[in-house]
Amino acid sequence: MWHPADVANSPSGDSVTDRIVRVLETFTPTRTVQTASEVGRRAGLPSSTAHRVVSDLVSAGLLDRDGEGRLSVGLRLWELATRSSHALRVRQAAMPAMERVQARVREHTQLAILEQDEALFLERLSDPDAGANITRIAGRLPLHATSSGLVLLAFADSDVQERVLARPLRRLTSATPTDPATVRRKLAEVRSLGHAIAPGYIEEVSTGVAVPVRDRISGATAALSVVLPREAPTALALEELHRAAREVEAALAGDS
Amino acid sequence: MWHPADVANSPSGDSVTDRIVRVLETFTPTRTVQTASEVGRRAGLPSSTAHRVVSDLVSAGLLDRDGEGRLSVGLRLWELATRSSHALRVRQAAMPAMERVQARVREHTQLAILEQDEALFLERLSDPDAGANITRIAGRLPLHATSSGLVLLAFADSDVQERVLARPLRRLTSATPTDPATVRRKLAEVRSLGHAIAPGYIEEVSTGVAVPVRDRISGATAALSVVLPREAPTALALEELHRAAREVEAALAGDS
DNA sequence: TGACAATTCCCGTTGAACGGGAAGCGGATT
DNA sequence: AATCCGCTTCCCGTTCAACGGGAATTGTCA
Repeated sequence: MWHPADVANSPSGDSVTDRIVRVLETFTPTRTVQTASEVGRRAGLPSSTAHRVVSDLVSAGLLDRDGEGRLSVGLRLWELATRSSHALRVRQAAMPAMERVQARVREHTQLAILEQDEALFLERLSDPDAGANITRIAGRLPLHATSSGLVLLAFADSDVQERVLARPLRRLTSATPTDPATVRRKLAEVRSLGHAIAPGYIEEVSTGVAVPVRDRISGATAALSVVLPREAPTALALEELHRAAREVEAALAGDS
Repeated sequence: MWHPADVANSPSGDSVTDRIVRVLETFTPTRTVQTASEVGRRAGLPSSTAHRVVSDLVSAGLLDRDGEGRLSVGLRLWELATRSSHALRVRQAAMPAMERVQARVREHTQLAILEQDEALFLERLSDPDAGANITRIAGRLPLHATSSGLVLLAFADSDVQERVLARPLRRLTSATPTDPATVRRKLAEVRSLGHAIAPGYIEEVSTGVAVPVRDRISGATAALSVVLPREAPTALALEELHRAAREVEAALAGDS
């Protein structure tokens, strides 16, 4: 039998594999291109080692090197990950429903899942005329500060809830709830209403509304959300989201 | 002692990095979940080695192990790749335009780039009511047999064109052009018209239409395409695609 | 119960990875 | 043109992590 509890958390373990991940992690959304020396410096590797490792990764296709010798994460990596990752089936199943929501509520429509006690955003459709939005695809946000996160947390296992509430709750705006008791009340409300509304929790000027995509058990496999201007009415978005969630549930039940 | 006869297939170039890629490659869209032994067999690794490597990859987050010990490609890999890959900026820039096309032409709207002499599809929006379509996100198709591919090839460097045309051209349907001369004529036509139409090249029942997203130089950074039923009129789709392509070009020129 | 496959553990061997150092290569500054 | 500086490549002796055979363990199916 497999116990998920014993996920070995080795703090200083460095194998070749770990180093590869560390190198890949030096590439961030804002810094997608750099030199091998830069990578080495950031990953804490001696120069000659960094160059060797980087050149290995390039020849394996995990990094790309452009004409000027600049590095970026390789497309092959994206291919491998996108072809096969389990969670992306959810994304596939949700896309048509998200497009419909986005066509009716021309703001930001998002799909998130619970990943390591954070909300991980799998997809986002944005109207060009809608306001800015810090959510990024493949980006993460804290559970207590987003409508998606609240939905995911409300229907998550109680040990996840306890773990999240035990940690300090980061304040992103003046409206972000940072008191565990407040969040607990909010979660109960989400469970009874079936959706979450987060006015100004991440950005003062916007309100997030989210609904769960439920599975057969008690949990939520994902959260669908819309980000609106702070004072906009939420009724239409909620209606569309609920319908979309049911569509996604049906689509997920459809395939094995 | 070492008996080479025992080892069925031992690829020569093997560093740790190469092996990791080989292991990841054993996961395909149709086979996203398997056991460590299965992976080892497919990657040509001894059982004990396979188990160790797999367990390393799991603890690094590149593979995920579910409750039953089944393996799949890890979400962390997707995160790393999606946050940073250079080519995905194109996808980001193209999404709003693709959504608009999809809203008007309710079929399949796709985005592809030229990657290692094949068309690599970065994104696909599909209407639930539209027919099936073999194109998959992160999937590849031959350049000569798809409208996207023809567009990409028509505006590619001539050495790419020669390389592709020198190889045998795979026949996917009875309509697929497999004669280099025919394809050459087709490419010239694409260049003069500014778009490609591929009736029944990949599937008998459908027609692909594609336009290039041009860059400052002579090439095409990407191709936008729509897949329609074989006999459907293509005028609307082409009009929308051309408009969308101009939008994407503007968006790409907008950011650095 | 026995056969088979997946997995885990052990352990001696070895060669691949390591990283210091030096040298080559531009580009910028003086 | 001389010098500095940072990125990169090559060389090479050292070492330890990866390797993989083998045996033991567990789970599964017939």
